[in-house]
Amino acid sequence: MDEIDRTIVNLLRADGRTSYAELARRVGLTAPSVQDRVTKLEKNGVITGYQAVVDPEAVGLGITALIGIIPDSSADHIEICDRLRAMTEIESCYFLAGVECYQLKVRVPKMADLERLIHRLGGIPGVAQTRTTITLSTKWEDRPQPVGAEDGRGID
Amino acid sequence: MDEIDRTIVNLLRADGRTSYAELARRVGLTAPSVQDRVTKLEKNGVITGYQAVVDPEAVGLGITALIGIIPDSSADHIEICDRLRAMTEIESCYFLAGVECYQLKVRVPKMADLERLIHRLGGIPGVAQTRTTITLSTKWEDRPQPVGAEDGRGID
DNA sequence: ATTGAAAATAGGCACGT
DNA sequence: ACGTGCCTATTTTCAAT
Repeated sequence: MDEIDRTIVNLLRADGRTSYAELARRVGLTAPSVQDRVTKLEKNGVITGYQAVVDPEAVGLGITALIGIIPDSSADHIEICDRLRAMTEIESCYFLAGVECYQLKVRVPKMADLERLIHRLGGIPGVAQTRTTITLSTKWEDRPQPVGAEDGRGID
Repeated sequence: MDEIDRTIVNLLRADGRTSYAELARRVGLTAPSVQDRVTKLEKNGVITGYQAVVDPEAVGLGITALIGIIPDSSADHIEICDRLRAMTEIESCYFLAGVECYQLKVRVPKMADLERLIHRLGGIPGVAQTRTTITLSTKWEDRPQPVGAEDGRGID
Protein backbone atom coordinates (compact mmCIF):
# COMPACT_ATOMS: atom_id res chain seq x y z
CA MET A 1 0.00 0.00 0.00
CA ASP A 2 2.27 2.75 -1.26
CA GLU A 3 1.61 6.15 -2.77
CA ILE A 4 0.71 4.66 -6.18
CA ASP A 5 -1.84 2.30 -4.63
CA ARG A 6 -3.43 5.20 -2.80
CA THR A 7 -3.64 7.21 -6.02
CA ILE A 8 -5.27 4.26 -7.79
CA VAL A 9 -7.77 3.88 -4.96
CA ASN A 10 -8.61 7.57 -5.06
CA LEU A 11 -9.07 7.52 -8.83
CA LEU A 12 -11.31 4.47 -8.68
CA ARG A 13 -13.38 5.95 -5.90
CA ALA A 14 -13.92 9.07 -7.98
CA ASP A 15 -14.70 7.03 -11.11
CA GLY A 16 -15.08 3.31 -10.70
CA ARG A 17 -15.08 2.69 -14.44
CA THR A 18 -11.69 4.24 -15.14
CA SER A 19 -9.83 1.87 -17.47
CA TYR A 20 -6.52 0.29 -16.51
CA ALA A 21 -4.98 2.13 -19.45
CA GLU A 22 -6.14 5.47 -18.08
CA LEU A 23 -5.05 4.63 -14.55
CA ALA A 24 -1.67 3.63 -15.97
CA ARG A 25 -1.28 7.06 -17.59
CA ARG A 26 -2.19 8.81 -14.37
CA VAL A 27 0.26 6.95 -12.18
CA GLY A 28 3.04 6.50 -14.72
CA LEU A 29 2.98 2.72 -15.04
CA THR A 30 1.85 0.30 -17.73
CA ALA A 31 -1.66 -1.11 -17.82
CA PRO A 32 -0.70 -4.66 -16.74
CA SER A 33 1.18 -3.33 -13.72
CA VAL A 34 -1.82 -1.31 -12.69
CA GLN A 35 -4.03 -4.32 -13.22
CA ASP A 36 -1.75 -6.33 -10.93
CA ARG A 37 -2.07 -3.70 -8.25
CA VAL A 38 -5.83 -3.44 -8.56
CA THR A 39 -6.16 -7.23 -8.36
CA LYS A 40 -4.05 -7.21 -5.19
CA LEU A 41 -6.09 -4.37 -3.71
CA GLU A 42 -9.20 -6.44 -4.36
CA LYS A 43 -7.69 -9.60 -2.91
CA ASN A 44 -6.45 -7.79 0.17
CA GLY A 45 -9.93 -6.45 0.78
CA VAL A 46 -9.03 -2.82 0.24
CA ILE A 47 -11.35 -2.54 -2.75
CA THR A 48 -14.44 -4.60 -1.98
CA GLY A 49 -16.49 -3.86 -5.08
CA TYR A 50 -17.76 -1.37 -7.62
CA GLN A 51 -21.15 0.29 -7.72
CA ALA A 52 -23.05 2.46 -10.12
CA VAL A 53 -24.38 5.42 -8.17
CA VAL A 54 -28.04 5.91 -8.90
CA ASP A 55 -30.37 8.81 -8.17
CA PRO A 56 -32.89 7.22 -5.79
CA GLU A 57 -35.72 9.47 -6.94
CA ALA A 58 -35.17 8.47 -10.54
CA VAL A 59 -35.80 4.83 -9.68
CA GLY A 60 -38.88 5.44 -7.59
CA LEU A 61 -37.26 5.59 -4.16
CA GLY A 62 -38.12 9.17 -3.37
CA ILE A 63 -38.33 8.80 0.39
CA THR A 64 -35.28 8.39 2.60
CA ALA A 65 -35.53 7.96 6.35
CA LEU A 66 -33.22 7.30 9.27
CA ILE A 67 -34.53 4.90 11.86
CA GLY A 68 -33.10 4.32 15.31
CA ILE A 69 -33.82 1.00 17.00
CA ILE A 70 -34.07 0.64 20.76
CA PRO A 71 -33.91 -2.98 21.90
CA ASP A 72 -35.32 -4.46 25.04
CA SER A 73 -33.25 -6.36 27.55
CA SER A 74 -34.21 -9.74 26.10
CA ALA A 75 -32.91 -8.78 22.69
CA ASP A 76 -31.09 -11.43 20.66
CA HIS A 77 -28.88 -9.38 18.40
CA ILE A 78 -28.11 -12.18 16.00
CA GLU A 79 -31.82 -12.59 15.43
CA ILE A 80 -32.46 -8.88 15.12
CA CYS A 81 -29.64 -8.46 12.67
CA ASP A 82 -30.86 -11.33 10.52
CA ARG A 83 -34.36 -9.95 10.44
CA LEU A 84 -33.08 -6.50 9.52
CA ARG A 85 -30.87 -7.92 6.80
CA ALA A 86 -33.85 -9.58 5.20
CA MET A 87 -35.54 -6.23 4.69
CA THR A 88 -34.30 -4.95 1.36
CA GLU A 89 -35.43 -1.39 2.06
CA ILE A 90 -32.64 -1.07 4.64
CA GLU A 91 -29.67 0.14 2.64
CA SER A 92 -27.33 0.70 5.59
CA CYS A 93 -27.25 -0.64 9.13
CA TYR A 94 -24.91 0.61 11.84
CA PHE A 95 -24.49 -0.81 15.31
CA LEU A 96 -24.09 2.12 17.63
CA ALA A 97 -22.78 2.99 21.06
CA GLY A 98 -25.99 4.40 22.49
CA VAL A 99 -29.55 3.75 23.56
CA GLU A 100 -30.60 3.45 19.95
CA CYS A 101 -28.26 0.62 19.29
CA TYR A 102 -28.95 0.37 15.56
CA GLN A 103 -29.41 3.09 13.04
CA LEU A 104 -30.89 2.24 9.68
CA LYS A 105 -30.97 4.21 6.49
CA VAL A 106 -33.99 3.14 4.48
CA ARG A 107 -35.50 4.11 1.16
CA VAL A 108 -39.06 3.56 0.00
CA PRO A 109 -41.29 4.79 -2.81
CA LYS A 110 -44.13 6.16 -0.72
CA MET A 111 -45.01 7.20 2.81
CA ALA A 112 -47.34 4.23 3.12
CA ASP A 113 -44.34 1.96 2.49
CA LEU A 114 -42.42 3.66 5.26
CA GLU A 115 -45.35 3.20 7.62
CA ARG A 116 -45.54 -0.49 6.82
CA LEU A 117 -41.78 -0.84 7.25
CA ILE A 118 -41.90 0.79 10.68
CA HIS A 119 -44.62 -1.60 11.74
CA ARG A 120 -42.60 -4.54 10.53
CA LEU A 121 -39.57 -3.29 12.46
CA GLY A 122 -41.66 -2.93 15.59
CA GLY A 123 -42.73 -6.54 15.20
CA ILE A 124 -39.21 -7.94 15.40
CA PRO A 125 -38.68 -9.80 18.70
CA GLY A 126 -36.34 -7.81 20.91
CA VAL A 127 -37.22 -4.46 19.39
CA ALA A 128 -38.74 -2.25 22.08
CA GLN A 129 -39.02 0.98 20.18
CA THR A 130 -38.16 2.68 16.91
CA ARG A 131 -37.59 6.34 16.19
CA THR A 132 -37.93 7.55 12.62
CA THR A 133 -36.64 10.76 11.10
CA ILE A 134 -37.53 11.72 7.55
CA THR A 135 -34.79 13.29 5.45
CA LEU A 136 -35.99 16.45 3.77
CA SER A 137 -33.03 16.51 1.45
CA THR A 138 -29.73 14.79 0.89
CA LYS A 139 -27.02 17.44 0.68
CA TRP A 140 -24.53 14.81 -0.37
CA GLU A 141 -23.89 11.15 0.17
CA ASP A 142 -20.95 8.75 0.03
CA ARG A 143 -18.52 11.45 -0.98
CA PRO A 144 -15.16 9.74 -1.34
CA GLN A 145 -12.64 11.11 1.10
CA PRO A 146 -9.20 11.17 -0.52
CA VAL A 147 -6.98 8.68 1.27
CA GLY A 148 -3.69 10.09 2.38
CA ALA A 149 -0.45 8.85 3.85
CA GLU A 150 -1.69 7.16 7.03
CA ASP A 151 -2.57 3.59 6.15
CA GLY A 152 -4.49 1.48 8.60
CA ARG A 153 -3.29 -2.05 8.54
CA GLY A 154 -0.02 -2.36 6.73
CA ILE A 155 -1.30 -4.78 4.07
CA ASP A 156 1.35 -7.47 3.77
CA MET B 1 -37.09 3.42 -18.35
CA ASP B 2 -38.43 -0.03 -19.16
CA GLU B 3 -37.76 -3.45 -17.72
CA ILE B 4 -34.44 -3.74 -19.57
CA ASP B 5 -33.22 -0.40 -18.23
CA ARG B 6 -34.11 -1.49 -14.73
CA THR B 7 -32.18 -4.73 -15.19
CA ILE B 8 -29.16 -2.80 -16.45
CA VAL B 9 -29.34 -0.45 -13.48
CA ASN B 10 -29.54 -3.36 -11.07
CA LEU B 11 -26.58 -5.11 -12.69
CA LEU B 12 -24.47 -1.97 -12.61
CA ARG B 13 -25.34 -1.32 -9.00
CA ALA B 14 -24.21 -4.82 -8.10
CA ASP B 15 -21.04 -4.51 -10.21
CA GLY B 16 -20.22 -1.11 -11.60
CA ARG B 17 -17.46 -2.45 -13.82
CA THR B 18 -19.62 -4.90 -15.76
CA SER B 19 -18.76 -4.51 -19.45
CA TYR B 20 -21.34 -3.53 -22.05
CA ALA B 21 -20.78 -6.90 -23.68
CA GLU B 22 -21.62 -8.71 -20.47
CA LEU B 23 -24.66 -6.53 -19.85
CA ALA B 24 -25.76 -7.26 -23.41
CA ARG B 25 -25.61 -11.01 -22.75
CA ARG B 26 -27.65 -10.62 -19.60
CA VAL B 27 -30.45 -8.58 -21.13
CA GLY B 28 -30.47 -10.18 -24.59
CA LEU B 29 -29.38 -7.18 -26.65
CA THR B 30 -26.22 -6.23 -28.51
CA ALA B 31 -23.45 -4.30 -26.83
CA PRO B 32 -24.03 -1.05 -28.76
CA SER B 33 -27.71 -1.05 -27.82
CA VAL B 34 -26.83 -1.48 -24.18
CA GLN B 35 -24.25 1.27 -24.46
CA ASP B 36 -26.91 3.60 -25.88
CA ARG B 37 -29.15 2.81 -22.96
CA VAL B 38 -26.45 3.34 -20.37
CA THR B 39 -25.49 6.66 -21.95
CA LYS B 40 -29.11 7.76 -21.79
CA LEU B 41 -29.42 6.64 -18.19
CA GLU B 42 -26.35 8.74 -17.41
CA LYS B 43 -27.67 11.77 -19.32
CA ASN B 44 -31.07 11.54 -17.68
CA GLY B 45 -29.45 11.54 -14.28
CA VAL B 46 -30.54 8.04 -13.34
CA ILE B 47 -26.95 6.86 -13.11
CA THR B 48 -24.92 9.67 -11.62
CA GLY B 49 -21.54 8.00 -11.39
CA TYR B 50 -19.48 4.94 -10.54
CA GLN B 51 -17.50 4.30 -7.39
CA ALA B 52 -15.06 1.73 -6.19
CA VAL B 53 -16.21 0.54 -2.76
CA VAL B 54 -13.33 0.62 -0.32
CA ASP B 55 -12.93 -0.87 3.15
CA PRO B 56 -12.52 2.25 5.29
CA GLU B 57 -10.33 0.47 7.82
CA ALA B 58 -7.96 -0.65 5.12
CA VAL B 59 -7.27 2.94 4.15
CA GLY B 60 -6.80 4.22 7.66
CA LEU B 61 -10.32 5.46 8.34
CA GLY B 62 -11.14 3.09 11.15
CA ILE B 63 -13.54 5.34 13.04
CA THR B 64 -17.04 6.09 11.81
CA ALA B 65 -19.39 8.40 13.67
CA LEU B 66 -22.83 9.88 13.21
CA ILE B 67 -23.19 13.48 14.23
CA GLY B 68 -26.43 15.38 14.69
CA ILE B 69 -26.35 19.17 14.37
CA ILE B 70 -28.72 21.41 16.29
CA PRO B 71 -28.80 24.96 14.92
CA ASP B 72 -29.69 28.10 16.78
CA SER B 73 -32.41 30.48 15.64
CA SER B 74 -29.96 32.76 13.89
CA ALA B 75 -28.67 29.94 11.71
CA ASP B 76 -27.89 30.69 8.07
CA HIS B 77 -28.26 27.34 6.42
CA ILE B 78 -26.46 28.28 3.23
CA GLU B 79 -23.45 29.20 5.33
CA ILE B 80 -23.67 26.09 7.49
CA CYS B 81 -23.97 23.85 4.48
CA ASP B 82 -20.97 25.44 2.79
CA ARG B 83 -18.88 25.06 5.90
CA LEU B 84 -19.90 21.44 6.27
CA ARG B 85 -19.17 20.74 2.63
CA ALA B 86 -15.65 22.01 3.06
CA MET B 87 -14.92 19.35 5.66
CA THR B 88 -13.73 16.31 3.75
CA GLU B 89 -14.29 13.97 6.71
CA ILE B 90 -18.04 14.37 6.23
CA GLU B 91 -18.95 11.66 3.75
CA SER B 92 -22.72 12.14 3.90
CA CYS B 93 -24.93 15.02 4.97
CA TYR B 94 -28.69 14.81 5.35
CA PHE B 95 -31.07 17.65 6.09
CA LEU B 96 -33.65 16.29 8.48
CA ALA B 97 -37.12 16.99 9.76
CA GLY B 98 -36.28 17.25 13.44
CA VAL B 99 -34.46 19.18 16.12
CA GLU B 100 -31.18 17.86 14.87
CA CYS B 101 -31.63 19.33 11.46
CA TYR B 102 -28.50 17.81 9.93
CA GLN B 103 -27.07 14.40 10.32
CA LEU B 104 -23.53 13.74 9.23
CA LYS B 105 -21.69 10.51 8.65
CA VAL B 106 -18.01 11.09 9.21
CA ARG B 107 -14.89 8.96 9.06
CA VAL B 108 -11.54 9.67 10.67
CA PRO B 109 -8.35 7.75 11.41
CA LYS B 110 -8.22 8.33 15.16
CA MET B 111 -10.31 9.46 18.09
CA ALA B 112 -8.26 12.62 18.36
CA ASP B 113 -9.32 13.50 14.82
CA LEU B 114 -12.96 13.03 15.76
CA GLU B 115 -12.51 15.28 18.75
CA ARG B 116 -10.97 17.99 16.61
CA LEU B 117 -13.74 17.63 14.04
CA ILE B 118 -16.43 18.02 16.68
CA HIS B 119 -14.77 21.18 17.92
CA ARG B 120 -14.61 22.55 14.41
CA LEU B 121 -18.29 21.78 13.92
CA GLY B 122 -19.16 23.54 17.14
CA GLY B 123 -17.30 26.60 15.89
CA ILE B 124 -19.50 27.04 12.83
CA PRO B 125 -21.73 30.14 13.19
CA GLY B 126 -25.33 29.05 13.69
CA VAL B 127 -24.45 25.68 15.21
CA ALA B 128 -25.82 25.57 18.75
CA GLN B 129 -25.05 21.97 19.60
CA THR B 130 -23.74 18.72 18.20
CA ARG B 131 -24.49 15.18 19.28
CA THR B 132 -22.05 12.46 18.33
CA THR B 133 -22.59 8.73 18.27
CA ILE B 134 -19.74 6.36 17.57
CA THR B 135 -20.51 3.35 15.38
CA LEU B 136 -19.26 0.15 16.96
CA SER B 137 -19.66 -1.75 13.74
CA THR B 138 -21.10 -1.39 10.29
CA LYS B 139 -23.41 -4.32 9.63
CA TRP B 140 -23.77 -3.25 6.01
CA GLU B 141 -23.70 -0.09 4.01
CA ASP B 142 -25.05 1.16 0.66
CA ARG B 143 -26.61 -2.16 -0.15
CA PRO B 144 -28.23 -1.72 -3.54
CA GLN B 145 -31.95 -2.23 -3.34
CA PRO B 146 -33.17 -3.92 -6.55
CA VAL B 147 -35.33 -1.46 -8.43
CA GLY B 148 -38.68 -2.84 -9.47
CA ALA B 149 -41.61 -1.82 -11.61
CA GLU B 150 -42.61 1.48 -9.97
CA ASP B 151 -40.54 4.21 -11.60
CA GLY B 152 -40.51 7.66 -10.09
CA ARG B 153 -40.45 10.25 -12.79
CA GLY B 154 -41.27 8.77 -16.15
CA ILE B 155 -37.97 9.68 -17.84
CA ASP B 156 -38.82 10.75 -21.37
C1' DA C 1 -19.79 -4.59 -39.45
C1' DT C 2 -15.36 -2.62 -39.12
C1' DT C 3 -11.65 -0.32 -37.00
C1' DG C 4 -9.16 0.95 -33.07
C1' DA C 5 -8.46 0.43 -28.18
C1' DA C 6 -8.24 -1.99 -24.09
C1' DA C 7 -8.11 -6.38 -21.17
C1' DA C 8 -6.11 -10.67 -20.13
C1' DT C 9 -2.28 -13.73 -20.10
C1' DA C 10 2.37 -15.36 -20.43
C1' DG C 11 7.20 -14.74 -20.20
C1' DG C 12 11.34 -12.20 -18.98
C1' DC C 13 14.30 -8.61 -16.71
C1' DA C 14 15.95 -6.10 -12.72
C1' DC C 15 16.01 -5.16 -8.02
C1' DG C 16 16.38 -6.11 -3.11
C1' DT C 17 16.48 -9.69 0.56
C1' DA D 1 18.76 -18.06 -4.90
C1' DC D 2 14.20 -16.34 -4.12
C1' DG D 3 10.35 -13.16 -4.05
C1' DT D 4 8.63 -8.98 -5.81
C1' DG D 5 7.32 -5.57 -9.02
C1' DC D 6 7.49 -3.82 -13.58
C1' DC D 7 7.91 -4.35 -18.41
C1' DT D 8 7.14 -6.35 -23.35
C1' DA D 9 4.55 -9.02 -26.44
C1' DT D 10 0.64 -11.54 -27.98
C1' DT D 11 -4.08 -12.94 -28.18
C1' DT D 12 -8.65 -12.13 -27.26
C1' DT D 13 -12.24 -9.24 -26.12
C1' DC D 14 -14.44 -4.93 -26.04
C1' DA D 15 -15.69 -0.03 -27.40
C1' DA D 16 -17.01 3.27 -30.75
C1' DT D 17 -18.60 4.86 -35.09
